[in-house]
Amino acid sequence: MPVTHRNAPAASAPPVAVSTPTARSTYRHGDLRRALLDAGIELARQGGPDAVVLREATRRAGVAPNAAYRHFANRQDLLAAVRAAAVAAVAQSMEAELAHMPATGTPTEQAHAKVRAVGAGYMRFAHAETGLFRTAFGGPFGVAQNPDPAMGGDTGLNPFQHLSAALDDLVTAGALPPERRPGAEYLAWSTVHGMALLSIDGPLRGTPAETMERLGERLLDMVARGL
Amino acid sequence: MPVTHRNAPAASAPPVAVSTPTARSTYRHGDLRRALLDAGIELARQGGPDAVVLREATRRAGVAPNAAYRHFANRQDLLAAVRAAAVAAVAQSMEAELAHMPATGTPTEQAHAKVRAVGAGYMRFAHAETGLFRTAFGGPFGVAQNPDPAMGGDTGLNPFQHLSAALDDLVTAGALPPERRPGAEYLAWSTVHGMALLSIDGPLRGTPAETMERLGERLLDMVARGL
DNA sequence: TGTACATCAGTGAACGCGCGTTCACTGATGTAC
DNA sequence: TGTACATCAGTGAACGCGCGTTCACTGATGTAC
Repeated sequence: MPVTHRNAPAASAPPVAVSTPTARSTYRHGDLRRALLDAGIELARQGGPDAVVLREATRRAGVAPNAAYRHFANRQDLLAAVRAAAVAAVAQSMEAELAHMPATGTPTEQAHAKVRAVGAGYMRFAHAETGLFRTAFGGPFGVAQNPDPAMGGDTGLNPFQHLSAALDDLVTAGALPPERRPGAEYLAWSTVHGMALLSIDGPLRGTPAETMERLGERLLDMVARGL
Repeated sequence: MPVTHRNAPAASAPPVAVSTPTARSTYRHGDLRRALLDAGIELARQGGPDAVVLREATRRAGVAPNAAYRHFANRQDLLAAVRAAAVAAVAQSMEAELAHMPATGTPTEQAHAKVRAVGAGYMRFAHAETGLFRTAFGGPFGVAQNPDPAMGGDTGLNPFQHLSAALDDLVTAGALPPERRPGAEYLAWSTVHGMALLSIDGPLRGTPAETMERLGERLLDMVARGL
């Protein structure tokens, strides 16, 4: 996502009487692309992907509706950028869990802890940031084969890559037979993805965070045992 | 879903020259509610819940847009009826699997087979009837506490009740410790729900049915082992 | 058996809504000379 | 250092779209007498 930051000086006072009704002091916006993207992310946070509406984003940026077309080809293009940001946020949530992992224990314990951290990061994010999660993974989405850096967290890995790495560790530690490794991502992901969605849209909606926490623990126990 | 079937005779020819442009021969429709519901189900089948559009349903029924308001309070009301039908269809898919279960084996084997049949019915339906599945379980949905008969299959049980019954059998057969029974629905459901959605919306989209079949088997193995 | 009448299912026209998108434009900015 | 100019980010107005929904209506149907 190469954004050309312009950083126009906001100090320059307009030479003539201000006739525009916007709060902006400069004619140019400065970084409208960023502003539209931020507005889009906020809309997604509150209402999911369908709430990412071009006109509303421009309204929030204090700009005419068609100004968006200088920075995004169309609504889909804006939504794609918002989605990339949401996926990156999921990756960051995983990384936050990984950072709190105890550094002690056998390699097997470490590997299991890593898988659990990845799963917990996924589910916690879904429960805490419903709208963004639905934007990232609630509708049609794929897995970037050529990893899109925009979807990575601070480590540059996207959520799928974090999961893959954790499962690889499980094999290395001898806790998962290599012949069962292929496709294991989809088994683990299914499990955690299902609970995430059930806690958003389904019968688990409105379940308090601590109850979800315990249920998530049990789910991850089940995966560890069953893989 | 108490529908008053009217079954108006279609034979009666109009006494005066036909002035209406519709293909209908009678002024009254006969069973417009059913026709709108069927149209809604077809729309859902093809495009999911968002495709259930009042005006389109009336168009397909050959009727003025506002005629729908004689039978449904509003769009939401129609959608709710379509959703109930979709949930019932999921239940029927489970029942089809249950019907093909081998009747041999120990009680434990039987109980495991039952859980697997329920899960397989869920996932097969999701893969085969994407639009209907998304209508039933792809958006906000709850579990009817007072079971809504409209959501049941031929046995009257809804999908959740089928799952619960299967897990109860597991306990009875001694294959699941009673203390782990509470909440087990949500663990099992999450797993299967996640794979269903991944195969519709996610990275598993477009995966051929037989590959999904094998992946589903592995998933159900994992659940059986992990529960 | 025939007739008057109440019911109410469907009609026809219209509404306001907010959306995405296109058009021709304007005027601030940075650059070449 | 000053000036002319090309660039292109944002403006203002407008479009067509299809939607859900409301209004006053009409006329086929079944029923009471």
